[in-house]
Amino acid sequence: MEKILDIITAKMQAAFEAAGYDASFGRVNVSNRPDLCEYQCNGALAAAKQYKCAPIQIANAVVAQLDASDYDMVEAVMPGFINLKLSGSFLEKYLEEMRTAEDFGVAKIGAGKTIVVDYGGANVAKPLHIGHLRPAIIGEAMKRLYKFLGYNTIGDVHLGDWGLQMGLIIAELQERQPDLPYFDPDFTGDYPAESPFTLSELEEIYPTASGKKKDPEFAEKAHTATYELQQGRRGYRAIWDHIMRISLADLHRVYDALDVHFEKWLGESDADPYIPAMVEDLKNRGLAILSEGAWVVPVAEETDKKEVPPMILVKSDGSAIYATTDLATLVQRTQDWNPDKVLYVTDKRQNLHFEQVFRAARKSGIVKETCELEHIGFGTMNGKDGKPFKTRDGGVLRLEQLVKDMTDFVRSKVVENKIVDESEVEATTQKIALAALKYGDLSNQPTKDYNFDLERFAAFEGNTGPYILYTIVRIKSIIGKYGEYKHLPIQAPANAYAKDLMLSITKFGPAMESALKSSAPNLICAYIYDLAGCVNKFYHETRILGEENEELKAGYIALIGLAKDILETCINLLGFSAPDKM
RNA sequence: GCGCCAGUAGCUCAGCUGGAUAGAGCAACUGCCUUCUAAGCAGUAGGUCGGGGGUUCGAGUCCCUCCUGGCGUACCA
Repeated sequence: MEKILDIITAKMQAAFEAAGYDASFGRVNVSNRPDLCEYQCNGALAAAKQYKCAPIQIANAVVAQLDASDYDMVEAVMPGFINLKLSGSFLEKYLEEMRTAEDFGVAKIGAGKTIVVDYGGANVAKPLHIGHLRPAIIGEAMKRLYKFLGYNTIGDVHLGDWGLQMGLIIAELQERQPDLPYFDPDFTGDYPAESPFTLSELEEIYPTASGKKKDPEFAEKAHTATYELQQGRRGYRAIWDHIMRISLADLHRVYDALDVHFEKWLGESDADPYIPAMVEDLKNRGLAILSEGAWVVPVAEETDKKEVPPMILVKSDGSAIYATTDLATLVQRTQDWNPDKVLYVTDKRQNLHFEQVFRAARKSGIVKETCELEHIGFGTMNGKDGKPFKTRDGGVLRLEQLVKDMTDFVRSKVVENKIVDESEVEATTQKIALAALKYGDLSNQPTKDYNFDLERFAAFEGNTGPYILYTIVRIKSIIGKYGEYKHLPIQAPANAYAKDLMLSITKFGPAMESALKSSAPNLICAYIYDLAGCVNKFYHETRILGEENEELKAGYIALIGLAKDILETCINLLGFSAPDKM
């Protein structure tokens, strides 16, 4: 559907032209003075300079050219603002069209395009920790948003499953259980189907091995093991398979609990086969050069304000580095999916790394020319005190533990509240906790650091996930008593609160679009907070079920029903859902 | 050193290509439940928008400069 701003801007531009001024001044904005008007045009102020006359003269002349029947109010105000209020019938028609259109008439700007969203950043053999929260939920929200706006979306977790960490585990395992067949080079039989270690053992093995990196003898073993694994040594590959199977099951479990789902579970190991040919090609074409013993791809550009170091392709010891893997992954993605865009969701500290990879990918033609590459670099999540998030003993908090802390906190409030039956406490708690966690994070600008404050996020008042859920639940409760509402047509606003609510509803599409364009899920949060506020005000001021005029009541139900459907669509994009009661 | 990001109410943050009186939430105080869930609504109080210059009819927003903090700056990811 065409956006309201575009509709009235077009009319305003025509009016400027009819009055003898340049159409470009006719841009209309949402009012910043809602007490005075709903929409405003400030073009007369800007035009005054060019036409050397008083802005109010221009504004008056333009207003005279507008079709007043579209509006409840059109006026030129000193020093030269043009203020507008939409007519109720216009809103009624517009909302009715939204209600009956697919996905509320949102513009499918991604139709026919494919986007790969690279998010999650999980490492095999290491439990997810607090640092994995943001990439998971921001990435998931962005992916859902892209999908909603028509893109074919492929979410890829891009596992860290191939580096030195694997060699470390193998080396450590060999020290502990040297008699296992995996370490016998002459073993030709089938390796055991059962893993020689459990998940919790694995989670202990890795940090232990990592701590021994300083021991040169052990480090040498680990490097050798890494190399031999990558060369395909049978026994090591079998161990790797065990690690993968055990880790993936656990990762699935934790991500599922967060309602985060990947279409692809590929990892660095899947990019590995593409590396030799890619490196060879870059060398042959002279794009990679030898510098200080390493093969690098120079990516500095003349317009750079800063010094951009070359992308390291092959280290001086001959091995690959993460830039190599990321570049090779682009080879794989282009070959398999031919994406129009690849979006990376990682910590902002990797800005320079991705800038280098993107430039190298462009320079070498690894991605097609029209393929857009974007990195959403999100800020750090700190503790309540603004310092890095640590457990009491100074360790890194597990993601699972964070979710559990939030869930426990919410559960106690749900129990205290007593609205839901005992049998529903757990399901309701899960939904509220997830909403609190995700909304608390996503309502911040992704690029900024923020402080995680469990109590603030789970607070049942203010700009929080639970507030949004509560708003939805209230509407559900009314509709539950009323009955079917999907067929009811929208009516013209019955009062000022209804009109504000309707105006907020019309901003749905534009809000989603700008959230996508600026890679800012926080704009979805800002939008639903506004919408929920409008719903609650309307709810407070209007007796809905008690309304005696059945026709009018049906109109109320249609309106709050539409609001509810939009709210639920939005929270689904953010990655959580509302219970029926709370 | 160079580069990027940030500095707005006591706290956490909005502020959309410059526009009217800088907005929310929390915390504080005050009202509103015999009516659809008070996890709500309404109100009071709280600001030299880090400092200083400049451009403009008009600057939180653009330019310059300084201060403070975070991060990055070729073989970790």
